[in-house]
Amino acid sequence: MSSSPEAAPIRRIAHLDMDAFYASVELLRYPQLKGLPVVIGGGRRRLDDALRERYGDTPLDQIPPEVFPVLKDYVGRGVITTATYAARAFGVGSAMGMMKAAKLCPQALLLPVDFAQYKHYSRLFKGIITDIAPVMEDRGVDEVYIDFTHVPGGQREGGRVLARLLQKSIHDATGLSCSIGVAPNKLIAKMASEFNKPQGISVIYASDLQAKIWPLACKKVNGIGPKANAKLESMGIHTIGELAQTDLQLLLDRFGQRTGMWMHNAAWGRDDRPLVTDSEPVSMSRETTFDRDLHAVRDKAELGAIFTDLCERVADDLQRKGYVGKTIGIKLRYDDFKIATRDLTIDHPINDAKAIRQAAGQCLKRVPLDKRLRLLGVRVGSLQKSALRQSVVTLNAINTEAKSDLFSC
DNA sequence: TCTGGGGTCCTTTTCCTT
DNA sequence: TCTGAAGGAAAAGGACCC
Repeated sequence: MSSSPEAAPIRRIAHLDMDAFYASVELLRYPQLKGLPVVIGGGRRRLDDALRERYGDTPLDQIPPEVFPVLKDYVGRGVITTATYAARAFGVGSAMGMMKAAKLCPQALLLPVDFAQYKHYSRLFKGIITDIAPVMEDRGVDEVYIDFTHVPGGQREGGRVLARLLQKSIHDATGLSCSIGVAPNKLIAKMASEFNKPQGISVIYASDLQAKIWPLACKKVNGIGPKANAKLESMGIHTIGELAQTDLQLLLDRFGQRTGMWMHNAAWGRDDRPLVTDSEPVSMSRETTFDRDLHAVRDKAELGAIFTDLCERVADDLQRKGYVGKTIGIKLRYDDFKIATRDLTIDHPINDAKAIRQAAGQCLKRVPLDKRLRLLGVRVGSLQKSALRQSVVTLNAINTEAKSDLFSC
């Protein structure tokens, strides 16, 4: 046996977050908009098509900014998905209603969301990461966790060297920038990646907890949202440090066994969750907010058409991705923003639009329809991979003889 | 002219069975 | 037969995230 074994590598987990991802991807396509206030959101029509109609074969990057649609001309109920830093300077930000944003910055250019494009760049940068560091957890279109622990060079300077390599490789290949936090676990890495945005790298060690994490607001913890934060504040707990010093029993009493214990551990920087490198979807859904609130009786035909369309779109998603599910559910949002959901578990998993429509129709019968509706959604859960045989199971699977529902014409 | 869409996970309630 | 306890599954709601 060797008398001087190598020190065991310490766990180093990185969180990588693309900087203003959607906006940056749009600026690759329309570089002439750089530095201008731009918001992304709403709109169902491809902007390229609209611009081509007017400008024919002119390359997209040469179309003058003044012909792009602007926020003050927007009509509808959408929200801002994201905004460039120039637009944020006017107070415009994600999840803000378009109308409010238009008041703050009427001249902001408005680009529709183009998911296909973002997914393309998402695959691109993730491929670059896994070529270098193969253990990666996908956390959505613009975010990943990466295990640096056993990657060559992953321990150097606590992970900073590898983080720099990833940043440079991604930028060279895509022109996009990202921020990376490296820490002993996912919880701290996630917080660290926000420290120096954009293009930041933050390396945190367990010994940095009190100096760098405890001064932060509780809501910086991934998992403490507006509700939990408000409750903590009402208890006089504002920072993660204060949370750490709070009597555990008090947290258990106020938040329940599980959440209380989780909060306590989070405040002490404890998180041993492994990276999840492959996962299956649990549910798929489609929902839509109407241009105007609809009434179950007066607007029955319109609602029926929307309902059918949602079922067809979910069915299409399931079939394309190869899944069937046996819990069929609906979601309604009333004009007062109250939400109601109903679901129904059937004997055999399905992915057929008609069968989904029928099961969802049964759910619809159990929900009050006296108020006007703002949103309607259809969900299929308890998913499993579809075998060919399962995918053709249709109406027979549903244990009901009902042939119509409230939205049927 | 406030407040999208697509998810996951957790807690509580309800219903059914033993 | 009635009552209650206990436990599991399904349903409903809610919080949170990107």
